[in-house]
Amino acid sequence: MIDPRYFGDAIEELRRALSARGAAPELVSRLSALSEERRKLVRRTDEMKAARNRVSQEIAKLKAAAKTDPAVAAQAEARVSESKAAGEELKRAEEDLKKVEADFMSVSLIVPNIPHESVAVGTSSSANVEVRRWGEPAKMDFKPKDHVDLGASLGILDFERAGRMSGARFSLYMGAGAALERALIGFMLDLHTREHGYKEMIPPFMVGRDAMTGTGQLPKFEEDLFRTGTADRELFLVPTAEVPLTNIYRQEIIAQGRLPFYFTAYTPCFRSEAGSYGKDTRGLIRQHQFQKVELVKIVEPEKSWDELETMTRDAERVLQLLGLPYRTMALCSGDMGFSAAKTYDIEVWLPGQGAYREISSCSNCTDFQARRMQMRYREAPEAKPRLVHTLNGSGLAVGRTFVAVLENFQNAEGNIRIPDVLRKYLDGAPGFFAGPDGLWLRRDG
RNA sequence: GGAGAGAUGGCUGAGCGGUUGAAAGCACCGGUCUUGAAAACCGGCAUGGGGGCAACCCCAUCGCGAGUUCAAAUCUCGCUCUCUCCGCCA
Repeated sequence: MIDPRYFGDAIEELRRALSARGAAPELVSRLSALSEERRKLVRRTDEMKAARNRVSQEIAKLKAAAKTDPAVAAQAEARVSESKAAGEELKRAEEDLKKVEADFMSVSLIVPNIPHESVAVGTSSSANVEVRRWGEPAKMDFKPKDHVDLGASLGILDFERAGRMSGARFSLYMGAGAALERALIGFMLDLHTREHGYKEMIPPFMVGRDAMTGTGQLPKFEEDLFRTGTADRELFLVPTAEVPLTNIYRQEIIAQGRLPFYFTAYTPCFRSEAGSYGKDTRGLIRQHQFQKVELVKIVEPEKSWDELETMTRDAERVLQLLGLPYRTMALCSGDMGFSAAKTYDIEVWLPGQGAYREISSCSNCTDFQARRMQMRYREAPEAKPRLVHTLNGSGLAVGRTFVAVLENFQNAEGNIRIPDVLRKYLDGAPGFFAGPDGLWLRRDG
């Protein structure tokens, strides 16, 4: 949710900012009208309630007096019927207010966050801005294979059998493939917890509607989620650990001195990928279930822009240590997610596609999610609560990192040179072979 | 799944349907005292919304949602969660 203060003098600024990201402009007018109407109705019902409360007090006094003076009893009865009549009108006004508040809320929840002033205006990824680049794609004197072919020849990926039990966009990692995926997870978690200061969490993989609404997946993007649960209990599979990690302190007032919070978690992620038919149908790139190590920060508002920079660097560090070439893009207004005020995408080089592909997305959501979940903090022991800022980033998408390792470190024979930083996770594991030039994943494994 | 108990402010814990936003204690903040600290004493200490230049005033909130009533923390119903015992289970 955006700050309702924008509905006053800043309404034109709001309209401009939201149109830059393709939000319907009439939403703003609608919201400001509902806000005004709500204010009027609140005033009216509050006045009526104040009057009712006053009369109730009088009745209490009259009834007490009637014990010694029976003549007052009639007076009390008169006030009761008076108040009863006023109650009908109040009831109607309260119903009107309730309806307006519900409308206001439902519109508020589908308005996206306001882009930061540094975000380029644009409608598609072509307007994204490259901010830096690291590493050189390796020169290969053979035609690089993509990870699907490599995975098949190495015997570590099976899409057909996964499809037989679960349908399209599912995968089965086997043997050394499963071990490599797990090694990547361990490496990422160790790096973020030991060197970057994040606290490791294992959150629920299913969450309720409120949590999903808090981070912004609901109500607008329900079709992207897997809904599950039992007959009397609705649950959604998490599309990213951002949801449970960001929701940890929802509806709390965080005590002074406890911020910032840095959280990391490995979770599977589940996405319906509705509307992506025909896109990335081959391989691991776009799956209904994939593995990810997520980074979440909960910070003071003044610090969130610096925190976005360091979080993005934390994610980039994974690629640097693995030796994978990448570039970092600042997304334009039209390419950002719903809750983000600013987003950096990190794109890794994939020789199999001859292209840079997204492997991490790091966003500052400012107070947008915090307002939805009423997550606040105190600057000082007696200070008024303030909304926190929330950030999230992939650190990294594990499946896509797996793809990058296979494709970037393949040789002409289709064997994979394992990055040295993964050795301690894989030395001695079945299917891996140590040579004088390092550890290899070989096809006879 | 069966049987029972409970949910009140940061915590503990009172609360005959009528100034109870809520006693008391702890914690916390400010002050007095002290060389300093502790102790003692004094004062303060919820959140959201609406109004006002302001002092301040009003409304709502005692797990959540309905209901009864002139009036609900207090009565009724539904839901959620927690705890104890039994069963099942990684």
